[in-house]
Amino acid sequence: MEKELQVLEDYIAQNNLKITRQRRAVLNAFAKCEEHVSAEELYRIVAETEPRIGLATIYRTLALLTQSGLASELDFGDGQKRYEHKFMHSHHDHMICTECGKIIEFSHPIIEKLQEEVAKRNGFAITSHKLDIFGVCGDCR
Amino acid sequence: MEKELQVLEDYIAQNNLKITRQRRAVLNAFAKCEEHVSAEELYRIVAETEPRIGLATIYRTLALLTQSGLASELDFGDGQKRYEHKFMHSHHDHMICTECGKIIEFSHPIIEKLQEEVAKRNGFAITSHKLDIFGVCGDCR
DNA sequence: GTTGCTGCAAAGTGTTTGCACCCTG
DNA sequence: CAGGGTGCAAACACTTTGCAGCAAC
Repeated sequence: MEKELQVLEDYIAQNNLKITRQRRAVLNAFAKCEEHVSAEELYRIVAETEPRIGLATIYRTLALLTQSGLASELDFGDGQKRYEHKFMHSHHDHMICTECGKIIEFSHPIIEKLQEEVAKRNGFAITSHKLDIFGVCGDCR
Repeated sequence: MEKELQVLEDYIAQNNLKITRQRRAVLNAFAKCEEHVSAEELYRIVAETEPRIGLATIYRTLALLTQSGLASELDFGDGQKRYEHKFMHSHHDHMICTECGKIIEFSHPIIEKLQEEVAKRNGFAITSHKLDIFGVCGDCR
């Protein structure tokens, strides 16, 4: 968390931006909150300590976090974006339970390697990828 | 295309629904149009031969096609759903060029198998999955 | 004291829905 | 001729933006 604040402050310093109470509050909430938050969820959390904050500020700050490399956007196709920690949280993919919404993270180096192979075979340079598996988790079966 | 109309008519017959000029027009356009159409795109195509059609009808018919198993919904995270042929078009994944928007389809049985493995290891029963690779295609490099 | 930031409300975007009329079966 | 289908417009859900006042540097 100290490191994250540092990353954000560096980014802010390098771009002639300002550190504000609200930005700190959002970062704080984001840092300690569960993975895969939506803007709305984060808004409710931040509002507990910062009741006058507007939803727009959450969106703007999340954009900032994404640009600074602290967060990454996720889209599980349910009509709203979600955000997860990127800082010190290495790449992984997701298994989403369609019953209870639980999300299991996993990573599989061999799958990644095979993707690289397919891409190369097609003259395609990968910048990112996402693999989402939908199904029913152990608890819901 | 004849077969697709048949599938749709069967589905319609089994569900007390009706075949209309508009539905035929949408299916027609969908059948001959390129992969990964958005509702808006399909609307413009259908409107050429059926100028009085409403966008809502496109959405409703696409839902129908999805339910009947002729189409499947895609979401590349750009804020709009896309649809592709499902009938006689086996499963595959997508490589999306972020420069020109081109989409390369591929399928990789070993990747699929590995996914099954990870799922099983987590007590997770897969119903579907999607793997999207983003990057730059050969033409754009 | 500049210049960027905030809250608010309004505008946007893609999609869905309510309703009166129309058409298929 | 009954019940589903259509077009239209309004409603929706999520996100972005314009603006006047506010606060960081």
